[in-house]
Amino acid sequence: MVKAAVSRKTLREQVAEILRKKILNGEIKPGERIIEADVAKAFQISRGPVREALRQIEEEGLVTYESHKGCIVKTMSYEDMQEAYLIRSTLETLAAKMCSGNLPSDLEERMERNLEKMGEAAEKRDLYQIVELDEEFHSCVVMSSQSEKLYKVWKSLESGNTSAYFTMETESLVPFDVLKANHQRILEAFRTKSVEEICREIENHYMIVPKVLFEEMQKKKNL
Amino acid sequence: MVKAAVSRKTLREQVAEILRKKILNGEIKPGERIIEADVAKAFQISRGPVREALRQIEEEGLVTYESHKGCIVKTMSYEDMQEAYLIRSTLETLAAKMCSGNLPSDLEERMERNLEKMGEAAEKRDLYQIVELDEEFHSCVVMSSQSEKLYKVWKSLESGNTSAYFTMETESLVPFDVLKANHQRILEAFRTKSVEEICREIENHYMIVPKVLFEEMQKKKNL
DNA sequence: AAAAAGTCAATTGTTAACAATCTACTTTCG
DNA sequence: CGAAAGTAGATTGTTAACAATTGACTTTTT
Repeated sequence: MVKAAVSRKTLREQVAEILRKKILNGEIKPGERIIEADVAKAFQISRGPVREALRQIEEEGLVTYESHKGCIVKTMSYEDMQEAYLIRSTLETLAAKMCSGNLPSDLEERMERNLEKMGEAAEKRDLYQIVELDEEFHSCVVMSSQSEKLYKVWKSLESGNTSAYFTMETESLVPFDVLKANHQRILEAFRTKSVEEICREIENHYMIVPKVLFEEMQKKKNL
Repeated sequence: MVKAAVSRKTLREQVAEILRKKILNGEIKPGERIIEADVAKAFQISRGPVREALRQIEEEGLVTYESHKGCIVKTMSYEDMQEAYLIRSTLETLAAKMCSGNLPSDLEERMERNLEKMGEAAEKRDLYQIVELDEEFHSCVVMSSQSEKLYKVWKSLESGNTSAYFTMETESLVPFDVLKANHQRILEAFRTKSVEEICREIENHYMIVPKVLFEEMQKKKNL
């Protein structure tokens, strides 16, 4: 059979990538079931690669398999999010310490551009983009450490459905302005302040975001 | 075909478990190649489950796949180990903070017994057991947080071949007495001291171990 | 009518064959 | 003799069929 000349990646990788995106994106909702055969049919491939892809994103923490029962997208509670944020906060402050507050210039530029894009996305109310930009910004913070390991660990937590929680469980809009202002303060701290100051900003950020989000949830409930 | 009546677990799980053990154990050495067909033949099963198992322990960080090339056991440098230890140290101190230094009594008992066993294993010079006990002790520290997420993150790093490094790369004996004495200090801190004191003990531990290990390596080289 | 047992469809778990790709070796050509 | 090109074997990537397990539905039994 003739294969598309473009695909350098293996089917497993492609499927994993797409499914991951769909879950983080919210197209496939938490609690929803994913059936191997259906996915295989949709992509016009066999079940093998689909199975492997699902198994991979299971390890990443996005879905769970129960033996002989199948595969469902993980749900995440408010408490789960707080827990994840506490760990992320710790890892990101560790990154700041590891680089002694010296942000590589390429990362600084990326963060700068990121903030601009965040402004644009906020105007358009493009929720998906916001989530992506948020992830990019924080990944820059982590990568300041230059540690592959730290990045991998951090990332494994990120996939733990934090973004999906934003977009799905609450369906409430992320308070863009708070987000952007916080990020700005973090970048500024990296530029001009001490390591301790940077850490304080990061910790502060991860205290405020869930709090604001909680308020949003309450507001929504009282409608 | 008639299957062994014992196995409640899926083949993938069984194979993953065995291979993981063999790698951490040192039976399969870092840098060594693992060929799906060989493993399948050895277990008298087809390549499918073997493949899935390998893919899983790849995600865990024990091996790497290169597309169409195959699967090799990850190697770890001294610097890698230091990096891993720094992160582990941070995560374990976070655990101590999360439980405010209040160690659940079942964990305290496990740690107590762990120390006893460590003494026995040290006498027998049972390297493999030492590695296992070391892992158990630290997992108790992490679990004091009662956080599934934290445990999972920590564990993902643990599998990153730290133990294998102990047993394989250096092939030098872990300084048992230092290890046990350190663990004892940590447990003691949990029992009687403040959170800050516990954190200090943990951090201290993760400073000393690589240092001592480095000295062992030097000694070995100069033989 | 309620509980137990049995059937059936759906879905995951496993297998074995086939296709694509890589590595190393051999051959060819300058 | 050395470099480029081709070839063969080994190994991973993919497929499609088959087996085992589960859960819901139906039937039987009391």
